[in-house]
Amino acid sequence: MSLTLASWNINSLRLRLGLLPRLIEALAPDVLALQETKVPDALFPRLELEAFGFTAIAHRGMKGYNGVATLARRPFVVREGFPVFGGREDCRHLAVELATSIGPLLIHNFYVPAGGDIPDPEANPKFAHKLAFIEEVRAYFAAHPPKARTVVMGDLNIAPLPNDVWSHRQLLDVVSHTPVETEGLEAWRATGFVDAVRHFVPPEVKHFTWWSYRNRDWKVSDRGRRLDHIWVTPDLVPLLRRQVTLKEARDWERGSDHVPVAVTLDL
DNA sequence: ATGGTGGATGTTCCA
Repeated sequence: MSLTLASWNINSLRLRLGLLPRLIEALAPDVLALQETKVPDALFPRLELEAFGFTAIAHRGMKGYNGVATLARRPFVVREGFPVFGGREDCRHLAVELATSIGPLLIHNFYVPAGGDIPDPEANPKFAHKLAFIEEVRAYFAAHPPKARTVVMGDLNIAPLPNDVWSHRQLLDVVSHTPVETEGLEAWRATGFVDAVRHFVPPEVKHFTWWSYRNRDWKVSDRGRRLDHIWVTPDLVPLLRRQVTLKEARDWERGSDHVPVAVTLDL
């Protein structure tokens, strides 16, 4: 028996509903965490997602921006009571608890603020908000260390390792790869998580999940970054069977600029 | 140094 967890920044759920069957065919996710759904809760396309086989659905959305949704083929309960990270309820976090053969699995779905263009919190409030968000999440997990059977996944909007970007040197002062961000993300992860994708892909190997729309030919220039992550608590590491980063999705017609990432656990 | 594209929105903001 296995459990596949997938994460995708879908960049508008309603616009890309028609791509989900391709994701499902390729990855067969038992749990799918979506970010940038860009749909208010009242307009959430629940029936369409149920038709794709997701019987458990939770979402936190707003008009035009942000938004997260977690879908599963088996029942879960939404876990409430977490802080509003970043001091603003702009629909960037959702936690659910899924019953599995090894016990309840707590699954966090995060959409970390992108942070704007200027990597200076004094000059750029969006960057300051991103840093504050990361620090608040780190402090929360430091004060409430993740117990066993916990997963963090989502668009964390930071590429932590040198080979998580196309050019470490050239991106050191580009938002998503500045030292203050990569150190902040590492401090969050170090509260009790293992990078499940890098468990399979050695750090010497370049590995990306996002390629900007602003390139004529994303595949030729290959100026990617690894912004999307799946982390697990150490007790789950022996159960990790594989990871799939669905690079082909970047070529889907009218696709997202992010591609889905998945890991499979042997349960 | 600059601008490049895409989505939601509404005559611009965000990524």
